[in-house]
Amino acid sequence: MLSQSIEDYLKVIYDIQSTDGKVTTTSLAGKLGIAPASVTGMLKKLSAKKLVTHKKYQGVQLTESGTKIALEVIRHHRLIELYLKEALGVPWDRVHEEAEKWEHVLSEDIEDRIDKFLGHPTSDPHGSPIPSRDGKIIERDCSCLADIEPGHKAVIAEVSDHDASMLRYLGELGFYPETNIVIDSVEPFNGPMKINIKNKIKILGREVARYIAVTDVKKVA
Amino acid sequence: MLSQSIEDYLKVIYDIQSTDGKVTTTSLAGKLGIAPASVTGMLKKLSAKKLVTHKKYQGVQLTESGTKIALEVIRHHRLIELYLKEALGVPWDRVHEEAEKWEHVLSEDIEDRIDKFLGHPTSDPHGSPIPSRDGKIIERDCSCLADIEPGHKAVIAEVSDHDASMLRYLGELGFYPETNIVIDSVEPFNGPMKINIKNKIKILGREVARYIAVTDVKKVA
DNA sequence: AATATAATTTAGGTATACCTAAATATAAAT
DNA sequence: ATTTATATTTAGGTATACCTAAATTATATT
Repeated sequence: MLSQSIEDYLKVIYDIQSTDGKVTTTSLAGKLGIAPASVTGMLKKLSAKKLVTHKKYQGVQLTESGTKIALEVIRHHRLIELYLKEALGVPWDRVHEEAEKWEHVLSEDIEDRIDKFLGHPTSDPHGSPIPSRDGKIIERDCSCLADIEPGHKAVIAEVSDHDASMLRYLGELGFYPETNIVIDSVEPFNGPMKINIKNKIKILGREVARYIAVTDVKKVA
Repeated sequence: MLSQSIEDYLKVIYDIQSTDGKVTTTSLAGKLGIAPASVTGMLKKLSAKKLVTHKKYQGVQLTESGTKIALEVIRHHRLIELYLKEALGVPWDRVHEEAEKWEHVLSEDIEDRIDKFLGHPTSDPHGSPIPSRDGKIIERDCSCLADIEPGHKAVIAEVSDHDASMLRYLGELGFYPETNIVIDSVEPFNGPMKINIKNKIKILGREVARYIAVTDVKKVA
């Protein structure tokens, strides 16, 4: 059995790896809220367990077995998030925090039961894909909402869960995954966007738009 | 925040206190699967935190605040056991093991949602009472099934969850809480009992019967 | 009451996972 | 190419929660 700490490291390494590409000691330390020196120590341990490859001063990469475990933890996390929302009505801005704890205590048996209850779902409440039991994950290629130009429509794919209050805010505005939107206008100098959701115009700051990923971007007819 | 270990100690201290009365270092060590010397160390810590009173060589007792926390952990444990059974169909011989892990990661919010989902239940799948949110627990006074004499009827109150395989066995025989039974005969020399459950005669060893508590014992008319 | 047995505590040690401060290596700026 | 700044690692230290072996206290037996 791997410790909760190790599971957390692997999860975050996977996350950074698939976002920024390179995983550095500092980026890990930042996301985990741990001192860089402590991260170095843990990377040695992960390396000794063949979960990552680590050359001094050169960052880390997940090995095959490290990836497998990372995806298991991510699967747990996202299944739990969706389960809490669907089965217990927990609002989407609180599921992440709970899942952070639950992901480490979920047995395979309960995982399967939750998966079945939810009808073998493929994405969590924020639109992030749920890896399959055998460690396959479908990463859609998305665009950043902040970069979409006026006169285009799109579908919200994913909303970052890094800030609960931002999720609450976006929920109030109706920015949920799978929602159709039209970008009406975009103000210059990193200014706000006018976005049409269900025939209502919403004003969204560009900073916030950075945390929303969209797909199916097309010019409006 | 208290550690998982501390929560486990308090829970087990409560359990022994309400069963055997006196809580000794050895009894704790036994139930927790920890060396007695280690228990001594932890008891010092619990004492420093005013969760127990501990005089050297004299065992421990929960303080008021220790009792409060113990009951919270027990409430978590038992709510989760029942939830796993009701919501996810987990068989009663497996819920204990899962709850041992989950009880430490349950937030007040989720606790309340589960409690509501279950309709504010008062006992878990094994018949143990669930403490209320404000720390009240109704301990019924039960008799041990092994001590009931022939010609008496009774109602199963509680079945010990200490051994999963025993629970599975008792489940197959139909020994669930709230079930009406009649003791038809009892063999001498610690011999087996003939018990009538739903008009079927079951033979139950006296050793196993020690782990079943009953209420409403009455002479059969 | 003295002795043997059992329970408990003390002493010293381990693994995990973190910390700060200092040293060293890499990358960026001049 | 040298200096400066940043990133990373090493060194030494802390808290938690466990361990074994030895010492001590309490309890039971004779």
